[in-house]
Amino acid sequence: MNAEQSHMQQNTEYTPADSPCNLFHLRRAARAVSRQYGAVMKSTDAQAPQFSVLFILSRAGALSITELASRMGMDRTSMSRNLLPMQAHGLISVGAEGAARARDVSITEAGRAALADLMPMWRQAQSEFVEHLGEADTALLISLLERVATIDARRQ
Amino acid sequence: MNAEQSHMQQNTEYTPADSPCNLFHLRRAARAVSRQYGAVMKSTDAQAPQFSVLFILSRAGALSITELASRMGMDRTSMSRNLLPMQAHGLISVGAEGAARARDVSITEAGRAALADLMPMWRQAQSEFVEHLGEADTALLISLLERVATIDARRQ
DNA sequence: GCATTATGCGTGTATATACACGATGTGTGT
DNA sequence: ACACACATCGTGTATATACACGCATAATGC
Repeated sequence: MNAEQSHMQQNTEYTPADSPCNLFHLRRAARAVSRQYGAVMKSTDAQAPQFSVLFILSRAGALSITELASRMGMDRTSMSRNLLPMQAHGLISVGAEGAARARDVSITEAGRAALADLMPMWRQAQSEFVEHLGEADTALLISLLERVATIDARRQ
Repeated sequence: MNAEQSHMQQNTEYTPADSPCNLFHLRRAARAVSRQYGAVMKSTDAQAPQFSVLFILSRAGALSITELASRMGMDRTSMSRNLLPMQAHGLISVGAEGAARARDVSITEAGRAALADLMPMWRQAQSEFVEHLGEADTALLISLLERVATIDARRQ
């Protein structure tokens, strides 16, 4: 089950990191694309989840923290923590506990403005991605990732 | 470019999060699979990157921090930080600066033992993943992710 | 009415990730 | 020898992510 580990390797001429681990490939790709989007959308403080939160809230209106976390396939407590800097920056408002101890999260005017500023950069990042992978393969990848995301349907 | 946001939504009966953002899908899937692998491999403290580091070091021998980060498609400073808990737990040893200020990272005996303990759990997690997505689609996904990871080839 | 269950949240703790900036060591050209 | 480029690393700061645990409120059963 091996054959080439014995005598030497030295040539650091691009190791394609042939890891057999599916998680490794997922996380590595997520890191790479996070850097790519971050480089394009670097005007604001944060990038990845904050954009999605603003985007979702701008369309859905007020949501509870749990519902927001569920829509993003994220642990509830992670979402809670992610909302803190956004709240500090005035992008969202987290109401006091309302019915059933639920705290409604909603986008502020500043949040809408920030989202409007981010949109062109986001489109640029999206374009770069599609140029890199191709339209058909991008669609294929997304459909696979949607199925992958349901592997954790039990939790959350 | 919209049609269904006006009057109400209420039914929280599983929103498939039809985000148009490629990064969103990548990160969401990575989160879900991270949780899945983490649930299976929860015996040790950390999961995702530590396993990969141990796996790579066990096959490649000693590597510099920069080389290790490059093989994992990760920022060098992130790798530095990730190595700290592993070093504290005795899984790896980070030698003092050698030639050209490079610090050699190598796996310890305890690290090899931890890796050996992790392997069966990792195989279990891999099996669950392949069962969920299917063998053909798993291979297809991985090949796509390998191409995606090169979007950031300039940096690192 | 009261115990039980279900739902929604926060905190403590730990790891993961990256950028900006600076420090140090190594070689190379003149 | 010296200046300058280059490679390697660490730190400060900020965000992202999850699990274990506990608390409070709402709904339900008797």
